[in-house]
Amino acid sequence: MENKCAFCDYKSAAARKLSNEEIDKLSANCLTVRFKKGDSIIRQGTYSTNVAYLKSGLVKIHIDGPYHVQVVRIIKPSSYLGLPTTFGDKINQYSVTSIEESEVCFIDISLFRKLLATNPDFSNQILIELCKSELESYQKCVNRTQKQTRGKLADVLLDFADNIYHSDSFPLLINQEDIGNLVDASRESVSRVLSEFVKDGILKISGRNIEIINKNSLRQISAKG
Amino acid sequence: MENKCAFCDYKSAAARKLSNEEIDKLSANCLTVRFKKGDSIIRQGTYSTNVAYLKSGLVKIHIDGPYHVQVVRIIKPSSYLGLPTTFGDKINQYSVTSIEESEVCFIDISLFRKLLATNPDFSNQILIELCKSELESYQKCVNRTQKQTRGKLADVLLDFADNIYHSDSFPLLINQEDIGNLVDASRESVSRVLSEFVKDGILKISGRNIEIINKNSLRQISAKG
DNA sequence: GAAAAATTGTGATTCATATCACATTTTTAT
DNA sequence: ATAAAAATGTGATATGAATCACAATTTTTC
Repeated sequence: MENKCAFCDYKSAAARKLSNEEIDKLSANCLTVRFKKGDSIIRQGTYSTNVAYLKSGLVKIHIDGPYHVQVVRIIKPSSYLGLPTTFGDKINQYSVTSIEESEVCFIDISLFRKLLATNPDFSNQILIELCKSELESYQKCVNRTQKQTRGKLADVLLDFADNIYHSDSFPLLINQEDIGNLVDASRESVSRVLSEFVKDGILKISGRNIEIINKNSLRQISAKG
Repeated sequence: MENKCAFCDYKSAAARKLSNEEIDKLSANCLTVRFKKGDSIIRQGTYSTNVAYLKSGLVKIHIDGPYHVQVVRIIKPSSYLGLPTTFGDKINQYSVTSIEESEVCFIDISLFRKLLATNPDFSNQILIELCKSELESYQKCVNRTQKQTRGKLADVLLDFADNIYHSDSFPLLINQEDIGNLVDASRESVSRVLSEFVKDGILKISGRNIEIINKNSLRQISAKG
């Protein structure tokens, strides 16, 4: 029992609905693993044997498409990583890869199912999370297919600043190819648009670090572009 | 109590997990409504007060995008129509419109929640459905953004034949504009590609009716195009 | 059953973005 | 520290598909 879930600062909203007794069971059936940047956490096409929960760090969810990889989304703690697979297929329908040093808890699937069956508050919370993420992915798909590259890149930058780093200055930990896969654009287009943004005084880039200077402009591009 | 859920031939997999007593409660809190082709069943931006379940017919789920509508998917019975909204937002994040005469059951949301809380088999089944649909929408989004129009149209035609009508000959109930919104293409492109398919001997079109003549060819276009 | 409205077909043109082809810079490994 | 590998910048070109602009059907309505 290497970790005590009871004292975990990164409990999921669902896990907070568990009784002390249930939390103890969770502790006993949960293993925390560290992943370095670039490490594969879940691999598309393999069997899923656990429920994965992102405790710290940052990961990307990606799917092999007909022509190239698509980065579906970037996920920050605290979130479950493989719920759709857990209940649907037994085989992972997507991959998860660490993009910065991350800690992931692997929870025994049969315990997880038992908790769902016996604790309605817990299962309700999981349901809510699933629904939220489905709505989000609908919306994301619409944006992906209708906006053009500038707008989609603006979206991603705003998402990083507002939702992931909570700061207008942050390190861009994925390369331009991955950003391309995230916004459905080629690596070259990403490079070009990024330079444009710098030239237009919207961004300042130094090495891996990005600083948003003109957020309004970015919001406008996100909305209209 | 106009309808008796107990005798309903179109029960959901989840509803089959309910006890007789629960089914009776469902009957008492469930209203079946008929919709004609083109009728709006759920409207994006309005409050959702019920859980909707498609008993018969065919509907489309669509979202207002930044530039035009996107038809997210076509749904056939027997499926819940607004689950993600039910638990996430109170406000509908998408619209549902009937594309052929349809019957929809509206279930009281508080009863639905109570069933979820008290019947683990029921809630588990709902969870499974949600997960399946999320995985599906991931996959669909990848296809949407990576395939080109011919491939996406081939996909849609195969989906109609294999999953919706279970026949290689079927009526196309939505117009080319809607098909365009479903595959993210312009109305004109849909028309062009459809003509191409006819010219290449893949389809036969007479009026609203479509017959797939060379399914292998279509599969190939779906895979490679 | 005629008029109006909606849907479809098809060419010409435009446009955003992919692709190709390198040069340059940065990062990683030995 | 130096070589090798990975990532990035940027021009030229190609291309799929949107848009525009009508004509021709088909469907709906009164």
